[in-house]
Amino acid sequence: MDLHSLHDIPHSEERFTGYLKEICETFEFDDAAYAGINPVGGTMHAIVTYNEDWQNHYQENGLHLIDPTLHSAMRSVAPVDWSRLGRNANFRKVFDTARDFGIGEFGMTVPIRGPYGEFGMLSVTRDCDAATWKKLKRNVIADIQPVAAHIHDHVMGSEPLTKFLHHPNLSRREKEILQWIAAGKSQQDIADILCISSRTVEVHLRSARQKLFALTTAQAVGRAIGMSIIYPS
Amino acid sequence: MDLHSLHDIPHSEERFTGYLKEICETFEFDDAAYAGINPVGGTMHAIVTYNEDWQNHYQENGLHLIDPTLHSAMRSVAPVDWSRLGRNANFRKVFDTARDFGIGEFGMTVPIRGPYGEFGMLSVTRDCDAATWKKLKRNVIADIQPVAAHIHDHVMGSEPLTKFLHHPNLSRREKEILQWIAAGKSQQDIADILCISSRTVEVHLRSARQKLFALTTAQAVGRAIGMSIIYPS
DNA sequence: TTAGCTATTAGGGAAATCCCGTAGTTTTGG
DNA sequence: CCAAAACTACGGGATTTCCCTAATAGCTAA
Repeated sequence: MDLHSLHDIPHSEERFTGYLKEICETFEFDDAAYAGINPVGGTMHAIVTYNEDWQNHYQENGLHLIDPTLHSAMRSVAPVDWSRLGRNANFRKVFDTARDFGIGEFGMTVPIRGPYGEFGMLSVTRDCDAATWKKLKRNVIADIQPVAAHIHDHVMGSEPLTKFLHHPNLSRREKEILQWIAAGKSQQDIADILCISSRTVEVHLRSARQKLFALTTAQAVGRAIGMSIIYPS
Repeated sequence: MDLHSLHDIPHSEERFTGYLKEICETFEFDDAAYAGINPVGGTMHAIVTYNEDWQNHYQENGLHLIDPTLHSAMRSVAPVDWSRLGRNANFRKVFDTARDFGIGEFGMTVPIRGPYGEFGMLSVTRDCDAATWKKLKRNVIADIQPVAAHIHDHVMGSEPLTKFLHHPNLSRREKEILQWIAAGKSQQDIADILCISSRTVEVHLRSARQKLFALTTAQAVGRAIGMSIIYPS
């Protein structure tokens, strides 16, 4: 996820806000926010319980570009506990202002990665002292990832395109050759490697493009990677 | 992850087996297995505590191709509880044989997805009755994902290439143009869209290829998608 | 002010890709 | 056994990509 994309994210989707509010009540958080992107459908989602003023401020000032909670989550497999982030200039810039809006600096952000490249982040926060946060964190740690996964599934599952996700039936040869293309080999290279004619390579690529509904081979590579049929290399 | 790839996975890496054994002791599992793939480095990993006979049987019979625990985990964000899988022909095929090797049909598989497209699965199993499994599952559910993430990080972090993972500094124009390439547009198309010369498009693509260390534009597309710089489209 | 980076543009031509169509052989699944 | 899919291969030629080389202008940070 490119953080620039977050600027274009649509306004909080109210139909899911209830879920986040329920989480806040259940786990005693003040606020929660979910941001998600589905590369296959090219869609983005946001759900936020924060008040309008903070939302506007955050967006207008492009705080997502420097927010260390987001940056860390993007590079992490596990949930990111804000209290473990360095209190550097960016952190201060975000959270000193947040305080004016009643938002504290204790929270956590849970990255969620799905099988088709979907990516989401669930952030939850509570304005409290360190000891309370430590206790709250321990109480919710068991549930936060399943909860995040649940929200993510719900949001992604609300997209028609995801439901339509049809796994194309590439032959083994087609996959193999497309993988070599992704590795930077030319058709002639691949022909030499596989001891076949370059015209045969061309035929397989054409077939693969058709099955992937791709106009070009580069597009086919991209789609196949997006569907985990082949891998970057 | 293409399940065919698992056939080529190297033998269990003994230097990490201790971790899995520790997990088995701590959480009272009989066996554990981790399989991971790092697309950027093109590497695969396996760590297994199962006995040699089952390992050989599993591999020789290509059971990974039909193992529903693997298939489900690949399509899931959350951990997959085996007891919730349908007892269909494939399940029976795997687990009726497993029983002969002392492996029960209660377990779970945790998918782990990293920020650079790394993917892993941690499977743990216990030969017991349903009630015991239900209790054990409840006991470990809080810790299983962090543990899986920990193992995954360790295995992936053991690769020199991962440490070298340098996020290339593509300019905005380079990203934009590469995204259009991934959308199937030709250089001339892109020039028309952006109201620039196709020779300019060509220059940006060359620069992008260089920054991504790619031999071809298709390879550059693949790598950029793998790094989430651009998206399939 | 200077250096580095980005964005823009072009010439000439070789190499590669792709289009469109065709066809034989082998393998696979019902 | 049979039909469909996969694998193999080709002709002819249009189109696109990419190589190599070169240059200017604007912006930003030191």
